[in-house]
Amino acid sequence: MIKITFPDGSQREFEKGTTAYQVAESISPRLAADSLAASVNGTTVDMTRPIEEDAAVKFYKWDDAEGKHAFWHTSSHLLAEALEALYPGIKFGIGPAIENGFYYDVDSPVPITEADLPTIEKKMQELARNKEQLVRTEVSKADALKTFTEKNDQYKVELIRDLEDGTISFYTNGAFTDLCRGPHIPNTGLIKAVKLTSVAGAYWRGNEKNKMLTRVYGISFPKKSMLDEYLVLLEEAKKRDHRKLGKDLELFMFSQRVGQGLPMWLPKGAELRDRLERFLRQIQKQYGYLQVITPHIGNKDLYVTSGHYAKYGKDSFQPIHTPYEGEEYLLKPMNCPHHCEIYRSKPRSYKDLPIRLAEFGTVYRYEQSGELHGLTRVRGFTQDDAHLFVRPDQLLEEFEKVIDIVLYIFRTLKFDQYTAQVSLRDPNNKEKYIGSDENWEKAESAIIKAAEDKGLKTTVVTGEAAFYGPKLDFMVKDALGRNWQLGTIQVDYNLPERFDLTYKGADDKLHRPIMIHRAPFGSMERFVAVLLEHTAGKFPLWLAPDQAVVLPISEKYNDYAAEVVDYLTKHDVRVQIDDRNEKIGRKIRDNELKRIPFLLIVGEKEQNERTVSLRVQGEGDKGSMTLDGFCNHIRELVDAETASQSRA
RNA sequence: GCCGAUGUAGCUCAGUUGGCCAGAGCAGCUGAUUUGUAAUCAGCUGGUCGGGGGUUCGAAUCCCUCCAUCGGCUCCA
Repeated sequence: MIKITFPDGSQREFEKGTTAYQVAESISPRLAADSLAASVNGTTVDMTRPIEEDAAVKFYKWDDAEGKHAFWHTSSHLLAEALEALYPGIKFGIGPAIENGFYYDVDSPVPITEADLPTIEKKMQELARNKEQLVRTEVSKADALKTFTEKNDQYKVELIRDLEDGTISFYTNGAFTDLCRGPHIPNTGLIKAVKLTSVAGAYWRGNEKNKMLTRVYGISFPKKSMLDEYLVLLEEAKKRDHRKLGKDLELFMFSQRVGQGLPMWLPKGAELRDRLERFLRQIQKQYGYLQVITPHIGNKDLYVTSGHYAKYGKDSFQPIHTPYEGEEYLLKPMNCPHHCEIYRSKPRSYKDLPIRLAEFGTVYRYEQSGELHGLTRVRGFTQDDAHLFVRPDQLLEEFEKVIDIVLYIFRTLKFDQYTAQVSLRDPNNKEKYIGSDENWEKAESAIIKAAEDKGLKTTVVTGEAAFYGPKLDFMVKDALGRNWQLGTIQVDYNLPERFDLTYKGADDKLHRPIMIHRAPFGSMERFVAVLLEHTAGKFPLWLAPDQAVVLPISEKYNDYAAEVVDYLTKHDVRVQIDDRNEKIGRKIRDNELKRIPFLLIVGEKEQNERTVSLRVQGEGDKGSMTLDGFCNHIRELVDAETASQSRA
């Protein structure tokens, strides 16, 4: 007999070799049916694996990440089975579960295109209906190699060569056998809905020197209705795509003639961006930041000094062809070296520190053409950058203050769900990083403590630090539950060293300041993109390029409408007029679609009473209001939206 | 950069197998209408069919090449 311990601490005895499925069944058939995988002593295994010793057991269902993972992993095997049936001679790379579904990399004798996906889907559904068991067999390395050499599947052979003998297992579903560690769900019949979403090229083992395989992406669910919900979500995401909204709302554009990856901000977008910049500038002023402005180009020597040139190579910089007497100039890919020079411009005392230099600095980076994407990956963008030069004893406090600014921004813009990632160096690989152990330890503990003090939900990842120092990155969840990486705060010991930055201490000796790089938005472009997708273009009132539009019922009331516009403009309301010769229904429709928060309808009644009839975007008619009443209303709403400013 | 797909009017899209001056809706312009809470009616304007080259009596349609966009891969200071 073996003793099984459950998550609630209770224990029961079972016969040795009992499977997790049987254990679940003994509790309730429902639990057994819903469980997709199990945790046995901390290892995730198949429900059908016999348990051979005393164990702590936990069951994973669809709602657990591990459950989904097993489900999608099995789905990828089902996909492979279907592909092998449809494309004889096809060779398989890897087929894992991913965050949202699964994929399989294949080397197919005939090309697979999007048009083939429905056929493959159908085949998968057909196979799933057979409720094929996922059968695990453990094999020796020699046998494994033999199997796949005979099958002529060179990718699997390559994978097996790297594996240790005694750890190798196969899984078989139907006619398909795959090299796989597992775990899997008990049978393919649980997969009730499958959708293959796309095909794409992917290098074998992620190395661009290798052959490019075809990657088939898909997602699957235990219920048909869940797939439908997912498809609705995809539709919604498509509607919120910032590239589409940016065009529809006339916020920004690209021009082939200007160049790819070089966004241009249209009047309404520029206004929005300007409002965001003013908002940040204001809070930074409260926190003692000093605004600076530096040029868009820099002498090559600047980047040689900073070390960026050596590290990233000349191909990563965008040169400009100005032969200023043989000197070489480069478009700036970051603002830090310029700011270091500003720091150096005069001797600094320990009493001067911290010095916080801020700039909305436009930088240019050579991004590969295939990598460009809307406003989120571009070749020219503006960072909401700042560099803090601090004494070691100020590091923690300054770091915490930067976190305050980031959280203040999230609060004001209603990013209610966010997490932070602490990136530390890999302690086994210290030579990859520069700076003394002492400094690293100080900086890492400062970041961890600051995050703790601020009550952040953090994950700690070792080995992800920049070579010059540890960092803290913020991820926000948008209204559709998608994660976006925004702000970043980084500690840097490298640049102060390279630029020989110093300050005179109380001891009359020269000391080295520490630098903090930070950009709460990340970049204006990326932030606006995320904000667009988060809000679906319905910006908060304080940010909306147009807050209201006046709609005269007919041309007879255009004069009164113009008066209203005049009055509201004088009272700081951003308001437009729609005096087209159209019926009121048409004007309402068009302006609703432009996502203008307030529609002010004026006709005979309003003109006589000196009022407006208020209609709220997405909500409908709210009745009439005096002009002052509306001004107060809008002011109250804006105050409420920005109330967190006073709390910051 | 690599694999695959796409590129027709300001926008969204038709135009299957090469064949009469390349179409529609919306937008724009002109006129009529003077409108009360999500599309009034009529007329008109607008296109080197992404660029270049080729095949052909004839190319938006077939071929080559370049560019851009989209989905991925790789990369991301």
